[in-house]
Amino acid sequence: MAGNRTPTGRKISNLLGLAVLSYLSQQPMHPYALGRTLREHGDARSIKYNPGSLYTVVRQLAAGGFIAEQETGRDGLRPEHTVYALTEAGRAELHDWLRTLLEQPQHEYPAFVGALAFVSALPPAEVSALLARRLHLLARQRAEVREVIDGSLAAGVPGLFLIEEEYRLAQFDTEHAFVERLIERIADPSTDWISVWRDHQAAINGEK
Amino acid sequence: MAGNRTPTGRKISNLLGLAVLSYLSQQPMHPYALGRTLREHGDARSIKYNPGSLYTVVRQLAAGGFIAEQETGRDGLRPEHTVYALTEAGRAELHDWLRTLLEQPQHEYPAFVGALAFVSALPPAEVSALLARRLHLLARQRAEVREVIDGSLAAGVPGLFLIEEEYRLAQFDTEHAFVERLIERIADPSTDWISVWRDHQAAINGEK
DNA sequence: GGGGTCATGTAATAGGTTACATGATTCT
DNA sequence: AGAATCATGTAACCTATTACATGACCCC
Repeated sequence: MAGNRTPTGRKISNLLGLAVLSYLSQQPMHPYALGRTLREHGDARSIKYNPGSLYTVVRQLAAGGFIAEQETGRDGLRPEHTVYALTEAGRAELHDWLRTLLEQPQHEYPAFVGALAFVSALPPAEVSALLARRLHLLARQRAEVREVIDGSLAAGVPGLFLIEEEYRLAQFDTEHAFVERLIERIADPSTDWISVWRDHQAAINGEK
Repeated sequence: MAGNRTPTGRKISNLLGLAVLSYLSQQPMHPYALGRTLREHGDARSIKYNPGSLYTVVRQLAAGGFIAEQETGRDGLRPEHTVYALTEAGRAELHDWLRTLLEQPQHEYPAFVGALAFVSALPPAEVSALLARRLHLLARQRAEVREVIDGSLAAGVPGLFLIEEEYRLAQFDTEHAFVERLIERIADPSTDWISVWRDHQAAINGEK
């Protein structure tokens, strides 16, 4: 009962920990190598990577008994490093964590949603212009993801390891279509938006 | 030059600050009232609300000169409270912040994306089962959002203030379709997934 | 007139990010 | 042989979350 769970919700919350458990399930490694793998393997596009956080997470995982110090090694005259290995508890945790993440949608708070909630603080014409510019940037990012996928496939990476990128692609498309439609609706006089918007702007700027 | 920007990137980063600036652009308020508004107005579905964080953010905004202590009031014999008002700098910050958020897509890290990146750590049959269950949960959440929208419209809230919820709806639909398709692809023998998956599982569990 | 919930906020703690440090290789 | 970059990690700081505190109001 003295906990393999952090006070906050479920166990360790930083998803970097999931990556660490997964890599260690294949072979023992030291933290720096974990970070390199994360970058080279492209998983840093899916999980926020930050060297300092990695060491924090490794310490947390070790404290929880999910990974264990295996040996202290050294390559050439490079600094010494501590190699960690997955424990049985760690393997169980990896599986349990993944199960939860795959099964249960999490309520999250993307920045764009927060911005949309307060969009009426800006005048409609300006919002339309900003959104139009967003469309371009979205298209560019989408193209980058596309390139990552195609490049990886060409380099022989199996599609199984590119599912996240395809998911991102789908999301980009949806957002693009939504924003396009939103721009239209802002201009559409058959919605009541324009008048509501004007009133709201008056409430903000008018009285003073 | 001594900063209206936090060390970390751009200004204040917690989106709760955006909500505070927006509310204060309509009228001065004290922190507790800000929190109540956030909940009642439903914006807590778009921006993560936590009472402790609210006070932190208010302090940050005050330190940045974006809001200013206006008076200290009291309702009945309830505890005293400090009323804050938006400053001119605060109004500018609100607009600038919103512009950035609307124009520039942010790279974010949803939990599901992280999970997808490591999905091959579980056996395919289990993944399919988990994803099937996810479909149900997604449908339920989608229905809840739908109800929020319909209920609000029926209560007279203009559509302009429900854009975030519609965006969420679109995202739910995309994710649902993607997961459905993903389940099919896992079962589809014409992809190379099954064999790749088996090899990967062997690499994880086999040698030991 | 006592028990719950609301109003208002503070303090302690844990988590995450930035900045820095040091020596080894590699490149030109 | 000097500059740049890689390898490896530590430490300080900032942010955010949880937990707690205190007194009103309200209800029966």
